Amino acid sequence: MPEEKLSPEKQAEGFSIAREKQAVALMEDYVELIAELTDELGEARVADIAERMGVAQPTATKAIARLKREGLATSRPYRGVFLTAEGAQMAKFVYERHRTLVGVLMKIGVSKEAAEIDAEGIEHFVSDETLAAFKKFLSDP
Amino acid sequence: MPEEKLSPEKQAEGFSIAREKQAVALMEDYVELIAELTDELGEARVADIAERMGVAQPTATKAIARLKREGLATSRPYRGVFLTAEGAQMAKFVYERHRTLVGVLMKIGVSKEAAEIDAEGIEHFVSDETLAAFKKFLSDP
DNA sequence: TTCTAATTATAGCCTGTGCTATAAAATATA
DNA sequence: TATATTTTATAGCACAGGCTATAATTAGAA
Repeated sequence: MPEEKLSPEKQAEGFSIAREKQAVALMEDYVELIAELTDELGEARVADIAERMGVAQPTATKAIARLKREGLATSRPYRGVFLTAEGAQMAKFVYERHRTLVGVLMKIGVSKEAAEIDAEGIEHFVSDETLAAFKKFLSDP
Repeated sequence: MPEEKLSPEKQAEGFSIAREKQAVALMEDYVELIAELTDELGEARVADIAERMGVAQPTATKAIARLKREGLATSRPYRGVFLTAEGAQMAKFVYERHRTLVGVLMKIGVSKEAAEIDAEGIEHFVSDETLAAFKKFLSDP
């Protein structure tokens, strides 16, 4: 079964897009996690962020510095981390996309646990078009 | 609709797994591309690899050096690049996973073009369990 | 209040993946 | 064969994201 190939340009574009998305993926994860912790515990502390991300504390601190640089979060030294309006909006979007993706995977027959883990990696590469198709697929009988 | 959360440990594990997979993702892309070029053109040249990956030529050279270090490819200076048995096996697996994923996306209603582009980013994060579910979903009426 | 424990920040390192500029080798052409 | 062109390699830089070790600050206990 011969597959039609994409043009070299389209192919390179695909790789480029994937690389760009990789760059924002971590920021999305942190933002979502900060929203989650704020929700659960009332505040997002660096130590908790590091623990849930599975990284060392300085790694989390550095990531938070980047979030601040990019206007997604604020914080004062030795105090908790807070999302800006922009960060909160991103968190909401990311959360919903995550739930949608997990829903799709489970509907296809993937276990909840595997769906959650896979979604963590996959979600950042889902385009608007694909996300729309996922939502439609989920709402179908 | 309250969602059951994963434990902090499971959550951290998910992120860790995603990070690990990210590390092999690029290697998979290069290996698959080398197989593709060998198939189409009879050999895989650095210049073509760089063009199709959408990166500068030294970037491709460096990636190839890493493939060699990891036993996935071989090459002699100023000559083409060849996959080892291990590399060829990886290429086959990656190619089939890619086709499966594109098939699933299209079956769900995503256009071929978007499916190809999204798959480029998504495919590296599909676990064995999810891949099996995808195959089953594809073979269903 | 003072001292100890927990938390956060900082310094400095490594690796990976990009890049540009330039050198070296192979190929093609005069 | 000699020279020009193309291709590949190398050098060196930047940035992101890991890490450990250590300093600084805050919070809790004596």
